[in-house]
Amino acid sequence: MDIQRKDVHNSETPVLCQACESRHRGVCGALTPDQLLQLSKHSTRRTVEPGTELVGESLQTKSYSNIISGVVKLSKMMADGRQQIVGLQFAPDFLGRPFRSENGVSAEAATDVKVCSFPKAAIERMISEMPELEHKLLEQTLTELDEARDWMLTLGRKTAGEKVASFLLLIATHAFPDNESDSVTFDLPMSRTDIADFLGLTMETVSRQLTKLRKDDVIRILNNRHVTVPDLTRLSERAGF
Amino acid sequence: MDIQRKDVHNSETPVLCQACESRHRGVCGALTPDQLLQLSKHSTRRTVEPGTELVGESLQTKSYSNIISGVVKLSKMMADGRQQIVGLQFAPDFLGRPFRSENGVSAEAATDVKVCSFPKAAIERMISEMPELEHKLLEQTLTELDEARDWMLTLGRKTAGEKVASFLLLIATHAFPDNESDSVTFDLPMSRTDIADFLGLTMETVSRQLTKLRKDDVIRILNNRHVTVPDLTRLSERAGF
DNA sequence: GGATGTCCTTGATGCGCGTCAAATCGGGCG
DNA sequence: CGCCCGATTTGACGCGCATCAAGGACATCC
Repeated sequence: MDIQRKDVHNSETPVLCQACESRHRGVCGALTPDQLLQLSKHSTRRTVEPGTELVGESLQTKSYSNIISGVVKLSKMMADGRQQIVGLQFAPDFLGRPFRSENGVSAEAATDVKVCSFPKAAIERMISEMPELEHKLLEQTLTELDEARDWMLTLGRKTAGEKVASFLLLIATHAFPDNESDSVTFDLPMSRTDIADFLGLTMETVSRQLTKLRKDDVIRILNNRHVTVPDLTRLSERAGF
Repeated sequence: MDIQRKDVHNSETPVLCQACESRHRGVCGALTPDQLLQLSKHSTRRTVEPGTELVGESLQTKSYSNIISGVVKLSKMMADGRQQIVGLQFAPDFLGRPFRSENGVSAEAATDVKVCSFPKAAIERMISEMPELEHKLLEQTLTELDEARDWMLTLGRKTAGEKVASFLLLIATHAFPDNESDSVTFDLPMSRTDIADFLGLTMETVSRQLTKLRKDDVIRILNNRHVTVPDLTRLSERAGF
């Protein structure tokens, strides 16, 4: 099927976008079908493997993306190699720093990641023409700022045990945003080293704290990555809430 | 002089706004003289003392503000009293969280602070009518997000000595944004306890690290608050750059 | 099946920073 | 000036997490 067959009508949602979450909760929700179609002509979808650099030297200087699935980690590094992950992004987040080419943050796929990328110029033109799009961006940026500040509290004031519990809670809630029940199961999107870099700890400390949570039956772990939380409330208490 | 004497012309900058930095570098720069005048009718200026709560229960639920002078600290607290300062705001920053009443951050004057406050409804109406205003807000929010992420690296990965040096560097650069020379003098806008809460340390550790910097002649301190940095480059090295 | 490599866990030891306590400074006020 | 009181400094000590090192667990490849 020709994905642009709707072109003649010029008023329906492009096929590629129909199943995309960005159209509902993400920035594309600000666009009319016409605009979506316009943008989709310049957009490219692709799936990348864990470890792929999404922002840094190559791609991101020229384009922005929406995350369709997977987890992206944003990190900063010091001259001597010390590293800090400063944020995780999930679908349907917008990826890229508008109005500035460089801000010292690099983005890397943590899991398999599916992205939909657009040329920088196309987005920036649409932003200036579509206040609603800029509004969506502001909303997302404000949410990211809130999350960054929450994490600053975690980094600055929590113990190692609370930090690890906070991380698990973060993943649990983002994996199933509207989970009502008390119990969840999910796969950790990253390695112990990455978790340590997110929490400002060492890999060894993360491992020890996970073991402790497991021994206290706050979590169960299968194959290093597969985690079950039988009682979110108990995990929450361990996180310092 | 009647501060609204320009009303009849309806096209000139209100007197109150003429000397205000928000009109140049802040969000008010997005407004026309007419709009400024409109807004200034509902705005109130006041000066508050250190320790005054600017966001929390009282004021901020109903209004937003621009900082005209002084320093505001944003902080979060855990149930058991542990505290983390998650940001400092300087003139001409916009104060308040648009589109959400609550985000768990409280704002308090660190120094004497002069603010210009507007009713929430007035701003939100202008935002929806003035894309340029929303654009300014997005720019500021993105800058704050960049700064928050920088600080996450500091909190998560730097040593106590590097943290204290980073803090001094932050104040030095914000006190004199376009300082060309290598040496600066300024007053610390907050107590040792506040600095500790910003750095994720204790008061005692902050004090010891300041003493060490003083003994190494990286800084000079007079009367606890007055600091001279003879060589910003050397301070920068101490901060981990 | 053994070799190799990556990721993770566990153990032993040490240091940086927190905790607790006391001394000193500095500013306001009679 | 002399007193007082909060802020800061300094000291002694202990603990939490980093560091260093060894040992599993599991996958891939020959």
